[in-house]
Amino acid sequence: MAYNNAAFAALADPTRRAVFERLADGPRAVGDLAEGLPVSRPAVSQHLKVLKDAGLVTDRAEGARRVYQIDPAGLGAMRAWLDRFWTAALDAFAAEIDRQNNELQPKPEREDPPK
Amino acid sequence: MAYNNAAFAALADPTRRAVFERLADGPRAVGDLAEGLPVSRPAVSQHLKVLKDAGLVTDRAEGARRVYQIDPAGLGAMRAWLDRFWTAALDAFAAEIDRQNNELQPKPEREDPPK
DNA sequence: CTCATCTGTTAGTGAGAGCTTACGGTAAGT
DNA sequence: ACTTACCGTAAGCTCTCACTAACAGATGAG
Repeated sequence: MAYNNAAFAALADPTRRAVFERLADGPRAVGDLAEGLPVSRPAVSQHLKVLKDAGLVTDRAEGARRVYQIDPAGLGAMRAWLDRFWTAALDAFAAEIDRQNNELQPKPEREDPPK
Repeated sequence: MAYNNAAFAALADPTRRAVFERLADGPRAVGDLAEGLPVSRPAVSQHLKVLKDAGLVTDRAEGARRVYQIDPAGLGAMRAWLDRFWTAALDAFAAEIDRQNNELQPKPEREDPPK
């Protein structure tokens, strides 16, 4: 349950979001990712470590280079959490609308007379 | 596009996540939320401000108290972004699998590597 | 009007995150 | 074996963020 924290924290940083979005097009190496980003290559490497610890990407050695790739499992877990939360929030929202409607309808109850 | 940044950054903090999850059950006041959380009431108030600026919650004055409530729109926008990103990542993932198969088995047209 | 309750805001502090530079290690090419 | 290319990690610095304490505003009850 708490592993979502790492995923959200990982995607919170704009630079890390940029790295992650670049990986959406396909697997890429570290230097390739750093090229075009306003940060140095070691910074990208650190960001990739965070993304990897969060379960959002996987890395594989391809010769001297190291290719990173999005892990659909981690992204799927995040999506599942958001979906579950989404339905709960919608239910609570609908219930609140009903509650307000019942409250606005003047019943034989004396608690909150409208000004 | 960049407003997602605020949403992700807002949900990155564990305390803010706790506040947000408590609001999933229904609208609540500030003091009610602070009760049971390991932080002071002003801290909760600040977190609610961040969540409000991120478009994740809405506030309404109810007498002297201030009731906060989850904004389905903000949560929906976040979900939409994640869904769009989800499909793109899946497509790239499948394409990568195909590419690897073709690379490992260049000569035969069979896409059935028994390995 | 006065007092109590509830809340938002500000100032200040301490911890943590992100960046760069420098270094060490591994793989391919000459 | 030497050189080049690519990458991860450690040290150091800066700066943002989350928290508490104290203050200011608004509402309801008496």
